[in-house]
Amino acid sequence: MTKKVRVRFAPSPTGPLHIGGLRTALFNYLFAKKNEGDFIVRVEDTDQNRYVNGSEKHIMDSLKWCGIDIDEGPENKGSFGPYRQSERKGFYTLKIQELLKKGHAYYAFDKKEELDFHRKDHEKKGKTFMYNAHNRLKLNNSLSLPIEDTNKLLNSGAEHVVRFKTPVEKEVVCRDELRGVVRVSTKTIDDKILFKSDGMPTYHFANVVDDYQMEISHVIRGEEWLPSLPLHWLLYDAFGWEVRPKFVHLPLILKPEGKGKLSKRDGDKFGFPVFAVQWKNEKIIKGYKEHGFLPESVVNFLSLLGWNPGNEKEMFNLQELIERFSLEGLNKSGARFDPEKNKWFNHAHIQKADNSLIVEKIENYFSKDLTLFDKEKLNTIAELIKPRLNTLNEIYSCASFFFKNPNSYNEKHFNKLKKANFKKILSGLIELVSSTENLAEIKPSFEVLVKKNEWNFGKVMGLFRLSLVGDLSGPDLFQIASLLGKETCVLRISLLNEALKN
RNA sequence: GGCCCGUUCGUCUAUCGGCUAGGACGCCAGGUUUUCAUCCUGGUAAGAGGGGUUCGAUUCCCCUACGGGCUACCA
Repeated sequence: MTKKVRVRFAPSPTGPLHIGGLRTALFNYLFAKKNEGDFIVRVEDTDQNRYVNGSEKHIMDSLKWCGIDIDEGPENKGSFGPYRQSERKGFYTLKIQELLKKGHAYYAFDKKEELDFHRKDHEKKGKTFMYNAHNRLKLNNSLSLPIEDTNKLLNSGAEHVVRFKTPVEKEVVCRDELRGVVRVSTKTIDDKILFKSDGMPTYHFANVVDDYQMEISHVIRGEEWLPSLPLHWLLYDAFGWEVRPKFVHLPLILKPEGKGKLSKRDGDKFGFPVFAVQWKNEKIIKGYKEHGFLPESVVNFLSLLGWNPGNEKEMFNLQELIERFSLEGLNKSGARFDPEKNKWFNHAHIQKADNSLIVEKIENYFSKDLTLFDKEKLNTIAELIKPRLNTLNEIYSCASFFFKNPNSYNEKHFNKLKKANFKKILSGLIELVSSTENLAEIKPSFEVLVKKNEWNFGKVMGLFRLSLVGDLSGPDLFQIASLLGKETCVLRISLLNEALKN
């Protein structure tokens, strides 16, 4: 029998969740659901200095918006809780004692300034200072001090940390499921702090202890953790735990242009969202939701950043992604975030979405101006503007002329048409519209009118369109006219006539 | 600087030693349309460089270059 798949998403509540983290959560979720396993959220709030209020909520809201359901987490109780590390201090204290007793960890009393001095001093000489086997006996810790001194310091409440006693000159052979075996000499690993002086564990320690206790089967996390994999591997050894989770380090999401990985600040800078939902702090930063993206398009786009289904299909909803997902399809190299393709995915998903989604938005935007429109007409409008939408937010500008008379005319076209024989054409149009019973079938008589007067078809259409829409773009003009109705059309043509006179 | 990871069109990617290197976004051209957009058709464009291994390397190995990550009492 194989062990049940249990994966965890372990965000640190130090700010909003950006798409890098969201994508990590998504892959964990897809993997869990594909394998009928559990998706766990564990909040890694061990850094009290960087803790940001509202961050945990933003993380949860973001996951929820994307449709990522949590099996176990702070608000979804499971039998491995608590799911906030700040509430798990008891476990860590117990476990660090175990390591201390086994001789795999030791107390260190060095002041931060002293270590900084060593680091700077080494740097000056072109060397790198490491708190490791080579140096630890020269420093201030329970390995270098006599036992009585250590006890005295401890009893007097002297500030201290607990460090990992990295094995001397050993090759750590660890394994990443994507990259295979990774070999690192312990000579390059320093004695990492496991317990901070404020009594909280560091990431490395809490993470390993929790993953073990929560029976995590696969650790799927960002590539930035790959360098600390050997340390985590060694920690399992130190505890004598033979079963470790499988480790998968996801390639990073890179900035659209320039260097480095995508960061939380990039959203503002480039004019595209990097959060699922808006983040409210001193100022409000909009997310995909507020920019008018569909969650399924964001999920779809994100899923294809660093993963592929193995065929040429690109459009997926969450359920299809779950069915398709596999670790085999994961990529090893970083993926650059492309806002253009992101937009295209949203356009494509809007085309697949139900019209009611658009109708609902229209009803919200134009609630005061809806009197002339029934459900059927609204549905037609939705149908007409749908292909033009890249985001839901564009619904307003795409649909507004159905409900409001143009308050301005496109200047360029307006000036051009001013030179045309507009007076005659416009009065002809008014006459035609007024005398037509069914505007939807006005086209033939329209063509007759143009031919009879030897007008330029395009120019007449331009005037007609400018009067109804205010611009020379938009859906089929006769359909617009038909939806607006005789009265509104006549009114708008007259309005343009007035405007052109001045 | 040290350590680790990576490298196919501008971008996301397919290829598990047989390649005329495929798809998507973008861009360009044509078509449909009363306009713009959509849509359709076509085009553009790539295996970093150098060594091996092999009948044959984009694919396997090594070196170099480049890119990325880590190098905190942050995660």
